[in-house]
Amino acid sequence: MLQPGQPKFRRRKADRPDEIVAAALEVFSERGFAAARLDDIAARAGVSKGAIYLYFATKEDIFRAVVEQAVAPNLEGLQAMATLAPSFTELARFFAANVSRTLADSPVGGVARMVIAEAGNFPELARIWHDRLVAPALAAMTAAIAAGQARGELRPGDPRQYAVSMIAPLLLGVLWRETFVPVGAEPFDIPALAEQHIETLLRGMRLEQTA
Amino acid sequence: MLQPGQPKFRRRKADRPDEIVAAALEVFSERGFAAARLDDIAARAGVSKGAIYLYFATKEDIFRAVVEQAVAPNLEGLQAMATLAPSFTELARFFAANVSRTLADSPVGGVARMVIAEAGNFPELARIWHDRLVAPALAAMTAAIAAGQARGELRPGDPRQYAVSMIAPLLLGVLWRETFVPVGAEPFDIPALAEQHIETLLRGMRLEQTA
Amino acid sequence: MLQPGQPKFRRRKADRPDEIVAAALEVFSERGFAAARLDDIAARAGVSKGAIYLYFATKEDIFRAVVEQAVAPNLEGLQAMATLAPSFTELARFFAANVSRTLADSPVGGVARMVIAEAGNFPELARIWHDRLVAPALAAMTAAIAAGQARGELRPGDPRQYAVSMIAPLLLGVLWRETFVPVGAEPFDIPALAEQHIETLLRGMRLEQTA
Amino acid sequence: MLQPGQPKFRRRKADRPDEIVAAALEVFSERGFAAARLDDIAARAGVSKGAIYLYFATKEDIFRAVVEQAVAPNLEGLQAMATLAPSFTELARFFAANVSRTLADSPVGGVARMVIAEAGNFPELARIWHDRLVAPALAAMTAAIAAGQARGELRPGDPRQYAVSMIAPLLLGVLWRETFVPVGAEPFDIPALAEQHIETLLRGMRLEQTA
DNA sequence: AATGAATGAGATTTCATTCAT
DNA sequence: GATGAATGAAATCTCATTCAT
Repeated sequence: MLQPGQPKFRRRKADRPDEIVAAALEVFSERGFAAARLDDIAARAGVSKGAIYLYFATKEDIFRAVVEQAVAPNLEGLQAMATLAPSFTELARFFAANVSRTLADSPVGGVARMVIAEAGNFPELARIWHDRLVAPALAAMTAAIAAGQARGELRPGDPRQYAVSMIAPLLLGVLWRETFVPVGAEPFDIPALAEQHIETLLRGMRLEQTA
Repeated sequence: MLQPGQPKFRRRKADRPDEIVAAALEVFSERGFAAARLDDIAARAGVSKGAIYLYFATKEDIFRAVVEQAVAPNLEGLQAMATLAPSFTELARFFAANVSRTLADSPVGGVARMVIAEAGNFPELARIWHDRLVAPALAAMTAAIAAGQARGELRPGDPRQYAVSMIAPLLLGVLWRETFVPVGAEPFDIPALAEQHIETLLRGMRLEQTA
Repeated sequence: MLQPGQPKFRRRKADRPDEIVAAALEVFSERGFAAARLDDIAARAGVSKGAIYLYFATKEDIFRAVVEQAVAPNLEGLQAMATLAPSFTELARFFAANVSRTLADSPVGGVARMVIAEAGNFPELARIWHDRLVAPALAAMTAAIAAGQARGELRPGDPRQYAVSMIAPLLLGVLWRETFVPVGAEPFDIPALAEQHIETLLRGMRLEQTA
Repeated sequence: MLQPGQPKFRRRKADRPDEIVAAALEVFSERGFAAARLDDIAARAGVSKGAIYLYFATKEDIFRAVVEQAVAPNLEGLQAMATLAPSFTELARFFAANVSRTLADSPVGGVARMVIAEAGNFPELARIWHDRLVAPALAAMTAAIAAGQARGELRPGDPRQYAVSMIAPLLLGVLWRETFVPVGAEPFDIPALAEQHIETLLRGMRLEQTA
């Protein structure tokens, strides 16, 4: 399709939607849905405002694409975690090491903030995030905990609540970074936080003290 | 609601600002700042749109009042917690029981969601929340943990990270209620979650296993 | 009517309309009709906004009262000028001395500016000013000039145009004061301007050079 | 006016600002700044209200553009007058003939009325008019008169006041047309008025009676 | 396919006027 | 009579969306 005489740097049409979504992620992330302006998204994507409408029917559609697109990459880590599971201890340590790194580096924190912010206006997006990412992750963790309990590795107790206990500090770390660090708050070292948290929690969850 | 014979005006200067702030809390909480319409706030407060401008100069001012007003009542619980502190174990259990109840019942969760959502557009509000509520709470908890470590009650480790470990599930519970429960997610029993979490964490944090 | 026990400084009801008109003159004069706020007029008159509506039905009515009220006092000087008239030279000098002083000291300049400004929106006020003040004044001056011509005192020429020649610098002086002096322009000494102007014009209008 | 088959949009970026300023001149001229409605300006310019904001940030900006734009064309006549100046008599006659015609035909009268009307609300515009148009014109005339006096052509006296004597009837004629003619007043033939006025004044200003 | 000028519905804000007190 | 809180009809301004080019 690409003519030989064409400039090398001409962007391919196929890339446009992704570029727009990437630009939109930035702008939505900074301003929120309603305060984000199509002009800004267009400018940041390096296209005209009209061009956006060649790929997306409405501003809401762009938002949907941004949120949905942030779901996919995180599912893989989830799968990985679910398959491997010799002991809960190992799973928890894998979680602390790998998930915390992913969270710290990916834009998922910004998207999570957007989902939280716009849940009232876009319930279907909250539902997508819940059904496709959050609930499965929580369910996988819950199942692993229940298995650990059945196996006699872990103390009794509500496994879903244990799952929340494990995950929550990571969420807090990410939201902290998005919300308070920009106004001068001391940031958290998310991987370090995750490691200390998980080790402490493991001590509290396991039946025998065999660290 | 309005009886036919009722007067068109009511004169209630003293009550109006609070009524407007209460109505605004609801609407901002549901829609976010930008998507909230003055019409809705006015209607929910039972006043005309113009009346709002007798008490607040701009929409932003209303938002500020809502967010700032939600800081104050939570400070008291904080003070209570800081004064009593015979052992960290007791403090943690008091925290699990009382703070979780407050969070579960007050609108602070909705406001927290707004602060997270609008931190980019209203950094000064994020700063107020951080400086007046979140940072002091975190600092108080951190200090109590450090004291417990000095006393030989608690294991070594970064006390600020321990504080996050303690608080995070409460935040998650509140955001979960605001974000995912409305779209059908299973809610959490926040007090129960808090209790199990704190007991587990205490087991992992204390040096001797004297529950 | 006045009870002995009442405070001495209680303003009499009869004065209220005049006080309102006086305050309105100031505010209209500074801002123009549309930009003047009833709140400001009320505050400057020392009454409540509602009280204004006890005396005037609408904002326009206040404006009308202001403009009409400024017509009356100037009519007297006009009468005086018309009755005395031994020679045009004397009339012109009387005019230069007295009218210029009146113009310089009274608020008529501000009202003139308002009439000019709002003629499009209040044609009936322009008509009132024209019919009751400006046209009679111009007609009186025109008649005096025509008489001077008939008497052989003055050169031939359109007497109405001569009348404009005489009056115009006074108007310019007043508008200059209202318009440009507040932004830093050098003011004019209106009486001095009037005197030099009238003397020069007289030299040009009279048939014999008998100053 | 709009033919049914015509396209809804026209793309005329280059022409739009001038069309809008021209329409705004009419509307501001008729109603004054505050009473002019953006709707009217848009309708008269044949564009939508929104289109105005592609070219001007606020209503005040449109007003500024109107007022400033009316300064430029008049400066040329001023230059012409200043350069030629063999004798004051000739300059005065040139002034009477040419300036009066310009004033009578251009919209400068309406703009002058606006400047007078809104000086209180837009002091910077009054300043622009003063500094860029009125003061230079007055200074040029004053200088020419002083030169005539130095040359022995003209009588002594304050040359700035003489300048006002010369100019004032033109201003009055223009304001008369804008203010009182619409409500039925007899108009003035401005060029004729100017001619008679200048000739009379010249007779009174010159030292020797060599008409 | 791409542009960006233009639209128009809708939002915030103002303020003359009303009316319970 | 007097007050000033409250109303509600505008007015300005914004911006997602359209469409001639």
